[in-house]
Amino acid sequence: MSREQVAENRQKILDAASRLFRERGYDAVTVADVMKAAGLTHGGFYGYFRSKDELIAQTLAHVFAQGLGAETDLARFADSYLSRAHCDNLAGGCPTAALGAETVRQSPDTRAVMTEGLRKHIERLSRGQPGVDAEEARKAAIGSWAAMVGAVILARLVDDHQFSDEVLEQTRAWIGERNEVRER
Amino acid sequence: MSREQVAENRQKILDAASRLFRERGYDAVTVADVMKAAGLTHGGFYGYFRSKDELIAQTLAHVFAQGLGAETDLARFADSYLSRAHCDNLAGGCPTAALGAETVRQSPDTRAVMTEGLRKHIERLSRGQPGVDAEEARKAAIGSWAAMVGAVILARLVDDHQFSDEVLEQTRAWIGERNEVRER
DNA sequence: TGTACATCAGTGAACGCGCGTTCACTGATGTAC
DNA sequence: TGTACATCAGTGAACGCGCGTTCACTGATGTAC
Repeated sequence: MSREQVAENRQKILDAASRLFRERGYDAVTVADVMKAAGLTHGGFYGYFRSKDELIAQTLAHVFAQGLGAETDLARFADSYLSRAHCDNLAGGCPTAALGAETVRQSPDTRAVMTEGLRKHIERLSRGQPGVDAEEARKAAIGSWAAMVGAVILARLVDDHQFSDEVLEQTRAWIGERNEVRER
Repeated sequence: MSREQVAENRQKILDAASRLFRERGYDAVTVADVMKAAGLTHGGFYGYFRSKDELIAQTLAHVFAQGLGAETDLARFADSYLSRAHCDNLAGGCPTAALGAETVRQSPDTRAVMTEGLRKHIERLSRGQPGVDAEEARKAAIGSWAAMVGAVILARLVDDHQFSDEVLEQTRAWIGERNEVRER
């Protein structure tokens, strides 16, 4: 059991946790579920983390560190974010859409990680708008991002596929037109 | 113990549940918590509901039946929705912002109630835009609503008050300007 | 009007179960001689 | 090169606890005579 294998197992635990938490929420996932998905037994968990709370915070940090893909252009990012593929991919999709609402009730550490993730993301989206002044770009980044997160949450909870598609498509169109206005 | 008192206790249970679920989420609230908040003991619960799942579905229906206030004008609704007061009022605020993301993982009945609530709400917001044609109004209703829900979720999870205010204010401005464009 | 009984909303002890966490142990590896 | 020992990641039984749910019981009310 080398040092590298330990580090590798740690990554396996974080990968498994990041998928399970996004898919089922923090409360519905047990420590044993995570360890089993990582190919280990539950007893070993506390050799890696002090508590389930710590796992939650570190898992979020792990997901944010990986990033949501390399797309930086706001318009193109919105198109892929508001796709059916992303909407259907709860476990592998955006952690904010999957877990943001539950994060209000989590530990200060967890909220701090999410806040930092959001801050970085807004900054990146602000830069992803060629030829727009900084103040306007930040407003558009925040407004567009709020609409994206909200739309994916709504499209996911809806039990009618057609209505779900409409929410995604209309929001995509609405954001696109909103941000095009400046360019005319 | 008259028939009216039973109906009254039922309302008390639903009122208590609606606040607790919004505040803590579905999983973290126990049947005993709800009954205690309603002034009863946990054993009596199953005289009112078949299961916790049924309580969840009926509580959501109860909240949607009460409505989110009488405001029908989209612009004014957005202003009050994106206020600090609403953001700070988790337990008494919008059920979609508080519970929407968790609802994907709930029973078919619960999702159906939320879907119906969303449908009605979109229709109401579509009508709340004087002098805009129907297709355009629906698009603005969906896009604006997605942005509102997303913004309140983001503003709530952020642990920095200033950043939280910025999210609310910028989203308010962004939605307002977006929808004003048509009127020029 | 007064008494006996049926009804049934609400009580609280108890159930099986699964959770987060602990801990004595195992067994493969690295080190010392 | 071979043997004895220390290390420590991982195991799985066990812990206390609180959950959703059940159930025998209570006691206030409405009805029958």
